[in-house]
Amino acid sequence: MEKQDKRSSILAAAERLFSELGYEGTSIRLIGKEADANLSMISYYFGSKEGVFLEIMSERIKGFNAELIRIATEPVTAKEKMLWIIEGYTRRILSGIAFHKIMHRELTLEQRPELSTKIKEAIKTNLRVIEEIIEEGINAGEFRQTDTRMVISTIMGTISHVALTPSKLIPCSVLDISKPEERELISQRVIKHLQELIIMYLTPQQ
Amino acid sequence: MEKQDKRSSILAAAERLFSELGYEGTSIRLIGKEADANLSMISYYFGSKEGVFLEIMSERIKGFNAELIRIATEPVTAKEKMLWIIEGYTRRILSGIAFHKIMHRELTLEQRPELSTKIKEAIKTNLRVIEEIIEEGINAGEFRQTDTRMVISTIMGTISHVALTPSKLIPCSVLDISKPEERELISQRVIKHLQELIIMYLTPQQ
DNA sequence: TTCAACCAATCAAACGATTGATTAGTTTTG
DNA sequence: CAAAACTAATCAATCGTTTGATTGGTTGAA
Repeated sequence: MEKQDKRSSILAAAERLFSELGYEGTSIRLIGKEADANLSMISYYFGSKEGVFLEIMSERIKGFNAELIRIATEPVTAKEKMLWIIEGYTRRILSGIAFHKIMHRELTLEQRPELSTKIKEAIKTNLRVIEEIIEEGINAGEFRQTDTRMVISTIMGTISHVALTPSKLIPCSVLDISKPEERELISQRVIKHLQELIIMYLTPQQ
Repeated sequence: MEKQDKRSSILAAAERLFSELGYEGTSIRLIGKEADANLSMISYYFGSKEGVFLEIMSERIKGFNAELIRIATEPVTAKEKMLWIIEGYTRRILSGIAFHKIMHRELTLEQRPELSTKIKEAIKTNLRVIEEIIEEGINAGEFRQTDTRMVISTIMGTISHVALTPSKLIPCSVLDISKPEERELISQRVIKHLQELIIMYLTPQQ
């Protein structure tokens, strides 16, 4: 048995339960049960219930900004950057829906300040990066003059909406977002729609 | 003092607390305290904590579909119907953000089946209505052939994103969505952006 | 080599606090 | 007076956390 087996199984179980039941809805007893670990292991490894929560978030938040900044500094047109960002953002969120659910809930509730502050700063950075790309495109005459913040809200809102809304309801009549192979189809559909929509909106006619 | 003063103050306090703290995060003691009512008044009027929750939702869900159907049956073009829907939906959600937060959380959590089923059916009806309007526009040659579901996801997602995301982060650099007069400015901004975006996307060039 | 010391990992049990709910009784009102 | 509105006290259950003991393995000195 490899080292820290319990530690990682606690993290795995907690991430699943937090996304399914919410923070308050998930008890450390249930986490321990699902992870097949004694409940005191949670305090042992992570200090507290909130410690588990923080750990899950911190692990994931990191690479998020890195990818965006990589795209932003690439030597291509603003249009190509936007296409790239839409694809990257969609894939990232749709491949980790459980995590996105948790993050979104934490962001709208704002109950654990240490955590929501961390998330907000990460998002703020991302926002600035996309904003600069769009304004770069506007200044280069590549894009029309538009409401930049609202364009970003549309991109993020659309992806988030598909990710968070029960699949039976919204995205595709038959497809189920929880199945990996069908999720790929949904990803492609969201990416195609958003790329068309945003480019058509940002690019001047003719 | 009017009749059922406690009853309505319980409802008001509960709606606020549920939206701020979530369902599990809100205790019936806190509801009673904020409503200046004994905690047993909650069981007295609503049977249980979940009863309060159900009552809050049922009160609001009703008029939602009615407005949509009224718009759908109006004798105007599909384009005008879409403009109308965007304005109506935006105003409705942004003027009741607390309620929208609760509904959204309940929809993504899906823990109280009686409630989430009710919400899902209401949304499903709304979806069908909008879908039919868009397809009506497509068949009339008024709109391009597009991914209808994704267009709807963009409309709902954008509005929801502005409503749910902490105002310091997303919509407008200075404006705060919690202040009524500034909320009107945000509403107008969202409506203008979405109407331009959707019509430009749906309407064939030239 | 052997035995004591030490280690992180794990466990059952229990802590006090808080949860949603109920009771039995009191006040208010028509 | 009787029904409705309201209250204080209390219920069992569950919450997050802490405790003290036990395990198996590694280390260090005799």
